Amino acid sequence: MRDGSKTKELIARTALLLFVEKGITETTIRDIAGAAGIAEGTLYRHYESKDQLAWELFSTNYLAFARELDRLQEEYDTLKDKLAAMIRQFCTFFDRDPVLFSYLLLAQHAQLKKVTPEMQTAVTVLQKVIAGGMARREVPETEVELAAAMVLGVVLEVAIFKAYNRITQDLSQLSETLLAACWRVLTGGGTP
Amino acid sequence: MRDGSKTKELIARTALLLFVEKGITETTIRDIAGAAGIAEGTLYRHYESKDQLAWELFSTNYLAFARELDRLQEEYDTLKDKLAAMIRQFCTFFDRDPVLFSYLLLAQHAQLKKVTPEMQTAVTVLQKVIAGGMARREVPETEVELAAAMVLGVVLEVAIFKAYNRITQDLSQLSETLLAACWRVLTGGGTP
Amino acid sequence: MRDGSKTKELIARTALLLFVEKGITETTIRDIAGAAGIAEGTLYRHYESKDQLAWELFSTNYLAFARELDRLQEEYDTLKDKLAAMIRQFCTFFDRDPVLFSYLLLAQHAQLKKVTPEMQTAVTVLQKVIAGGMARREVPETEVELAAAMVLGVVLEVAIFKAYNRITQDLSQLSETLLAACWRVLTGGGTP
Amino acid sequence: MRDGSKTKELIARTALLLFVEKGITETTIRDIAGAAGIAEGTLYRHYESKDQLAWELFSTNYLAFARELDRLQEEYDTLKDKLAAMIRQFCTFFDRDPVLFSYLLLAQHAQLKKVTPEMQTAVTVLQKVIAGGMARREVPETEVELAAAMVLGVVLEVAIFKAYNRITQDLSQLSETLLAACWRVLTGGGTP
DNA sequence: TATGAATGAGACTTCATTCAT
DNA sequence: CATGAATGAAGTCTCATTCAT
Repeated sequence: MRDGSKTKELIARTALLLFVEKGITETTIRDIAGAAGIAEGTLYRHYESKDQLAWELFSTNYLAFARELDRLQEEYDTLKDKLAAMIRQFCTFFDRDPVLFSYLLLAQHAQLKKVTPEMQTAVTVLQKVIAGGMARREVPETEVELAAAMVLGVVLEVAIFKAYNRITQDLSQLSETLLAACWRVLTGGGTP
Repeated sequence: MRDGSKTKELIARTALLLFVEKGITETTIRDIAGAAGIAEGTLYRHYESKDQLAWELFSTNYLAFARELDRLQEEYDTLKDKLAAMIRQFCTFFDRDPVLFSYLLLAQHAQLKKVTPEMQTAVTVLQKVIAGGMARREVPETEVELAAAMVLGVVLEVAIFKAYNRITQDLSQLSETLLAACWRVLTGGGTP
Repeated sequence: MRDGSKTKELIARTALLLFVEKGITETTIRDIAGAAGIAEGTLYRHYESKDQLAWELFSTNYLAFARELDRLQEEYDTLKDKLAAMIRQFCTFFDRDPVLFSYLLLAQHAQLKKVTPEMQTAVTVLQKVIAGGMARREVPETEVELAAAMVLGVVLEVAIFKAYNRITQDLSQLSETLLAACWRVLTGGGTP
Repeated sequence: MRDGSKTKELIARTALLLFVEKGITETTIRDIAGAAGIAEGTLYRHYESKDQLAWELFSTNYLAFARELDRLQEEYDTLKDKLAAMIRQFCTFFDRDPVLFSYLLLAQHAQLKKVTPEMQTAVTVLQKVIAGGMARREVPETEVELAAAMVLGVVLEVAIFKAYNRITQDLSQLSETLLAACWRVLTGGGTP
C-alpha cells in the first residue's frame, strides 16, 4: 500500500504553485496531476473536488496564520510591541513561503465569500490590536477600520511589490522600516 | 434595433459588473448577453473575444487613469501638492465608479502580464513623483520602490476596505486623512 | 437560424431508441449525439441533462397515456365497455409505437420514484374503473388492487412477449382475446 | 479475518440489496464494499468483475428457480395440479426472499441477453406445461405463447404490486386466488 | 447589425479494476 | 486472503465561438 499522506502533500504543493502561476480557474486538474506525476483520479482520493482543494489550501493557512498572529500579539502588552511582533511574523511568513503567501493573496477575492464573520482572520486580529491600543491611549483614537486598512496596506503592498520582484530585499530585512511606517501612520492621528 | 455604440457601451457596463461580482473566468458570455438583454452572438460584433473584452475594459481605463494622474501631477511643483492632487483624483475616481475601480483591482493579477514595461501606469507615475520629491530633498531619500509601495498600500487598502463595505464614508471625505498618512510615511523614512 | 424544434424531436426519438436497445445508463450522450448526427453540446440546448431527457421522455408519454385512457373510459358506462376501450387503446398504442411503449416499460423502475402519488397513471385509472364496476355490481367485489394487478398483468405481459418477439401477431389483433381473458379474471372473483 | 465463503455470501447479499434499491449500474463497487464492511479490492477475490457478480447472482437463482419449477411440475399429472404447484412455489419463493425476487425481475432486461435459448427458464417450463395440458385436452387449444404470457402476467404483476407495497397480503395467501384466475384465463378460451 | 442554434474541445468527475503491502 | 491507494478510460456537462438566417 502506498503512503497516502505524502501524495496529499504533493498535490497540495503542486496545486499551490500552479494556482499562483496561472490562477485557480486557469489551472486544470490535468495540469496538477501532470505536474505532480500522478493520475487525475488520484487527486479525488485526497480532495473532494477542485473547489474543495482550493478552499482547503486557503482556509487552512489563512486561519492558521490568523491564529498565529493572535497568539503572538498576546505575548506583548503594548500596541507597538504587538504590532512589531505581528509585522515580523508577517515578514517571516512571506520569506519562508512566498508561494503560499501569494496564494492567500490571490485566492482572497474568490474564497473570502466562504469566510464566515465569526472566523478570525489577520484583519480582525489587527483591528482588535489597534482598538486595544487606542483604548489604552497609546495612539490617538480614530476610526479603527480606517487605521487598520492603512497599516495593513503598508505591509501588504510591500509584500505584493516583493512578490512581483519590484523590491529585491527580503521582507524580514524591511520589518523595522515597515513597523516605523505603520507607527507613524497610527500616531499621526486622523484629524490633527 | 439599438444604436451600435450604445450596445457596445451596454455590453461593457454589463460585463464590468458581472466580472466584479463573479470574477472574469466565472462569468460566461451567456451571463453577459442575458444580463444585457442581447443575443450571445451580438457580443462578437463589438468585441473580438471574451479575452479582448476583458483586456479592453482593463487597459483603456487603467492607462487612462495613469495618464490622468500624470497630467494632474504636472500641474503642481512640490511632492506634497502632487501627491495631494493624485490622492484626491484617486478618491474621486473610486467614488464616481466603484465598480470600474474594483474591476481594475481584480483584473490586475490576470491582465498585468499583458502590460508592457513601457506602458505608464499609476504605479510608475507614483514612483516618478516620489523620486522627484526625493531628488528635490522634499522628503528623505530612501528606496523609491519601497516608498511607493507603502504609499500605494495606504490608499489602495483603504479603497479595498471601502469596496468590501468595511468602511462607510466616501473616499473623497478621507482624502485629507490619506494624504496626511502618506506624508508621514514618506517623511519619517530616514531619521525618526 | 436552424429550426430548433426539429432537432429536439430528433434527439427524443434517437434517445428513445437507444435507451430501449441498451438501457438508459448504458447509453451515453455521445451515443445519442452520434446516432442523431448532432454535436454533443447540442443536446444540452434542448435538455438540461441526460436525466432530464430520460424523465421528460417518460413523464410526458406516461402521463399523456393515462390522460388518454381516462378520457376514453369516461365515454362508456359499463366496466366491460370501459375496459374494452382501454385495452383497445393499449394495443393500438403499442402497435403504433412499440419503441415508446418499451421505453415506458423499461424506464418504470427507475423513473417511478419521481412519480408523485397525485399524478394519474394507467394503474390509477384502471383501479378507478374496476372499483366503479365493483360498486355497480357489474363484477363481484374483491380487493381492487389485486384485481387491477391481475388485469394489468394479462395485458402487460402479452405486450412484453410481443416486444421480445415471442408473439408475432399485432396486439390489436389480440385485443378481443385480451378483453375476454381480463373479463374472466374479474368475474371469477376472489372467492366465488 | 472472516471465513472466505462467508465473505462471498456477505458480498452477494449486500450487492443484491443495493442492486434492487438503486439499480445495478447505479450501484458502485465502493457502495457494495462500504455496505458490506469490506475493502473494495476484496470483492475481486470472490468475483471476477462487477458484471460477473451481477450475472452470477442472476443466473444462479434464475436457473435454479426454473429447475425447481420443472422438478415440481413433474410430480403431478394434470395441468391444473402442475400449475397449482408452480404458483404455490412461485408465491413461496417471493415471500421467502422478496429482495432476490425483485432482483431477478429487475435484472431480466439487462441479463436476459446472456440467456441462451437452450437454457431452461420459468417461461419455458410454463410454456411446456401449458402445451402439455392443451395436448391432453385439459384446456382448449390456443396459441401457447399467448396463454403462457397471460398466465405469467397474472402472477408476475401481482408480485410486482406486492413488491411496491400496493398489496399487503403475503403472496402465499393469494396463491389459490391466483390459480383460480389463471385457470379461468386458460379455460375461457374455447367454451365460456 | 442582430440572432441564437449548433459546434466541439476540453473541463471536472466517477468508477471498475489493479497491485504493492 | 485482505487492504485501499492509485490508475486512467470514459462519462457528463460547459462554454467560447461560429454562422445561417
